[in-house]
Amino acid sequence: MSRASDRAYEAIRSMILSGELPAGSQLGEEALAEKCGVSRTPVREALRRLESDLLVTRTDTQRSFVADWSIDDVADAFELRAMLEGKAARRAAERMTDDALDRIRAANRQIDGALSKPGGDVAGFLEGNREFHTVILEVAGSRRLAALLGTLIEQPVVWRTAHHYGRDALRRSHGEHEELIAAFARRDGAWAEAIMVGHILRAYHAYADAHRGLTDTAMQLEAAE
Amino acid sequence: MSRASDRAYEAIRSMILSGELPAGSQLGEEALAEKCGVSRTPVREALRRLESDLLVTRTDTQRSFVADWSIDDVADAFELRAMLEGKAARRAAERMTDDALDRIRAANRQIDGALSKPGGDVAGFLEGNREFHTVILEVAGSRRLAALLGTLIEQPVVWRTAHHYGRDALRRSHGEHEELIAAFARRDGAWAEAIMVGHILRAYHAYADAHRGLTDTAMQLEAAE
DNA sequence: GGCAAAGCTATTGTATACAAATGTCATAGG
DNA sequence: CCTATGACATTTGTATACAATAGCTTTGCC
Repeated sequence: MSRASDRAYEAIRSMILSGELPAGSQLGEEALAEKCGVSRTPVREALRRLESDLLVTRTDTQRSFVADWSIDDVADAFELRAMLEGKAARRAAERMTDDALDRIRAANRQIDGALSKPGGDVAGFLEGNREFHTVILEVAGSRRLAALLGTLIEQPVVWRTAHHYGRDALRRSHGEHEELIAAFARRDGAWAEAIMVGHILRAYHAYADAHRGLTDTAMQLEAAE
Repeated sequence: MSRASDRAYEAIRSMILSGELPAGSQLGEEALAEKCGVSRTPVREALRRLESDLLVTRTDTQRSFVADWSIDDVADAFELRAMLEGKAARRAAERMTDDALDRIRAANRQIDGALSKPGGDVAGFLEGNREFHTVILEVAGSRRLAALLGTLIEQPVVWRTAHHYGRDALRRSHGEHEELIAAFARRDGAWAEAIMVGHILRAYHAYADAHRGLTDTAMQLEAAE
């Protein structure tokens, strides 16, 4: 992670996710290189990675821009993610070990702990959540499935979803995890898949509702001018 | 395609697919650069692309090797491909236009033509086959689905499958395409998905059978020494 | 005034040099 | 004989210079 190309990747990525670089902005290699304090070479590498993450698009003439995520794109991403994570959950249930089950339980305990804190520890929730899904993917034992999901899980929308969640929605998420654990403990692949698909799609609708709200607000603001 | 990095990508890729660079070979950037007649810079870029194609793996110390495809990896890839292409077929059926349907029919006519030639025009078959699946992916209208499948369809095993196919297997493939067309014409997503999944999985078993045959032969040769 | 072509600017692509990191081998010590 | 350590070779990472190309502006012609 201390390599210059990794730092450039993280820096550019966080600039996109934070909105500092809004959708549609052109990403000049030289400008980014200066911002990140590295030369163009690692920046180029970072841009290619971001492109394969679909956070960056390139025109036919090789110019890079921050990708524009329409609501349809988001729906598309969640739909695929539901399918792939559902598949991963099924495989994981069929191959579950006692050891991995313990790690999954520990991850969900961490989530519970984060939710019980006074302020509501969103970072702790996200970390536990990531561990939870990571272990499942590991147990599923498909390098390719992991690779495909890797391009879907860390996208801007997914990242922001937890911040749209209210506390009760996070609680419900924790409850669904408990159900998943029950399915894993019984090695019931079909059950695990069903719960996981529902889990992801509920997250999608939470995002879509919040997004609709934001859009409406923006429209009201425009109308008020 | 005339850019040096594209030439390097194609060159290295074909060296891997042809077996000139066997699985496990180390891929030194300098050596590849000389072979391809370009500098290390475009070779590095090509290697990253091949890595995301899973044709190349990198150790924790950043050294590149030709990826080793075990039979389990192959099964894994086909299983995922069946799921994703099945999904694509379902979406395509639900959104099918008359225009696209004509293109799909034309592609299958080309396949038919290739099969009717005396020698058995494998290249023509592959081209028609690619067009067939490409149009479906296009009509499915999911950039992300297309991106995910892109990393699965051009892999060594898939590429070689058609060469393992006998003439009758290719005929059967053509027949399944006809069934798919029928499902598309009726906009029946569930039917299209079912046929597509079967289509891909049959291709897998054709490959696996041929592979088993090859392995047995190799084992016999070893035993004969 | 509109359009086209030419030249200028901005941006990306490639090569090369050097720095950093990794792997290898030989040698010395236990 | 095995292991550890050091020097040396190999390989990858980064910076920079230069080349090629796309985009823009200006100017001249119709």
